[in-house]
Amino acid sequence: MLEFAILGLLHRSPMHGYELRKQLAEVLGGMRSISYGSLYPALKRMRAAGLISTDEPDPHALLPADAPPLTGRRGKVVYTITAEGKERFHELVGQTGPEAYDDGGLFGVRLAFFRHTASDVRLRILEGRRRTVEQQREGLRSSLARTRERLDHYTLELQRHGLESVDREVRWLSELIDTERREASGTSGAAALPDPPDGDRSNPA
Amino acid sequence: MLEFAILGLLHRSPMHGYELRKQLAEVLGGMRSISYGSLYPALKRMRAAGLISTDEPDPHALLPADAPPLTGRRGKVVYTITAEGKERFHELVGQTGPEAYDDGGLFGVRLAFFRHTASDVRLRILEGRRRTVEQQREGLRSSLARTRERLDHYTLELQRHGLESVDREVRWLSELIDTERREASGTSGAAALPDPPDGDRSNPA
DNA sequence: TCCTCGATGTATCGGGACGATACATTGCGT
DNA sequence: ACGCAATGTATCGTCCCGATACATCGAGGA
Repeated sequence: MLEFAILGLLHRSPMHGYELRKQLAEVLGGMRSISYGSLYPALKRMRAAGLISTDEPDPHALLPADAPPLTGRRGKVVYTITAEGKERFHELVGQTGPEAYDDGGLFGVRLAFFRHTASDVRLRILEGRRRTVEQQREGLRSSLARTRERLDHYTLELQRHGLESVDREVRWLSELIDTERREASGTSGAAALPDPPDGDRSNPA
Repeated sequence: MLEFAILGLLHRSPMHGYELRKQLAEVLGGMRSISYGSLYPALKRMRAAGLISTDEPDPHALLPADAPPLTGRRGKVVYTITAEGKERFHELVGQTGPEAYDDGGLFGVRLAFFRHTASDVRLRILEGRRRTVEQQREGLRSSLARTRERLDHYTLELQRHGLESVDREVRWLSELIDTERREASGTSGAAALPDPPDGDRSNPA
């Protein structure tokens, strides 16, 4: 998830880790932040994988037994996406399997970078997400119906509030889907007919 | 957080790990589950700390070099809260510091076991939570106002939906607070006057 | 009768994410 | 001139999650 987000942000322009974190927090809706304890290890992994590169060749290399007053000497590091990273990003952007929408966190990131995503892929992801959330809603509904009278006031309120939130999310997704369908039929018309006979519902891995 | 939840559930009756997980998922609102990868290590920690006990003395002890056909021989384990565990639970229940409401997960658990919590403590936690979520909302609002025209359709929708969710949570909390205040003034009247001059807003650790 | 399937049940492993923390530099107000 | 807030890089310990393996048992159909 972090990998996707970082690639998406660096796709626009190179950045410091610090700036990356701020933009990340903003793009993620502000409520879900990201800590340095996740960010820097992720950057390290991605650098090792060749997806991004740094201007500073290596912050911790080549200092045999130099001047002791050189205690920290921390240099600023600018991260840049590589050609391989861009390739990886566009590969990830094309994914439409359950992993793209089952996890709410990843789904949020996908949504934040939807302008890099083809319209038919967008539609598949939105519909997948709606299916997932609808299933959550049904589980919640039946659970609530089963245990309604055994619950005290606060537990009941918690369940009720949760159910309402999920319900609102389904409606929100439905609006997004409607808009997407309208836009798609207006522009290309091939990828998204208003109502194809059924569609397969399979996930192309 | 898990510790609190486990103590709260075992407070009612002893249980298997499996049952514990189911009840946990139900009490947490259904949408946030809990995995065995967290549950069993937590149980192990709490057992080591003397907060809970098992009927099986030790699943992995005393088998010198017995019969080889005894390959797995996994026994069922029932977990029971100890006197020390109950003590710890009631100590945790009394906590009103920021840790009780800053993290949404812990707050949810606290709410689920509110019937073990005194009315004035409930009120402090609910108000603390509302303050936290209100701050989130303000951050979100200003962020949205600052970046509104730079955002594409989907990013904008994401922010809007997030803001609405937070807004609904604030209103929900306000209703809970109102109800709690009404109830409190009807029963004891000492812990929660309808509107004290200001209250201190400090957190008693 | 046997056999599979789903529920019940215990447990570990690797990978990550988080909060706290430390350290270093820059710029701005006063 | 000084200090304080923002910028900036990085690690550590702790915890949690998804996946996985293993094991038992009841009910239902071949």
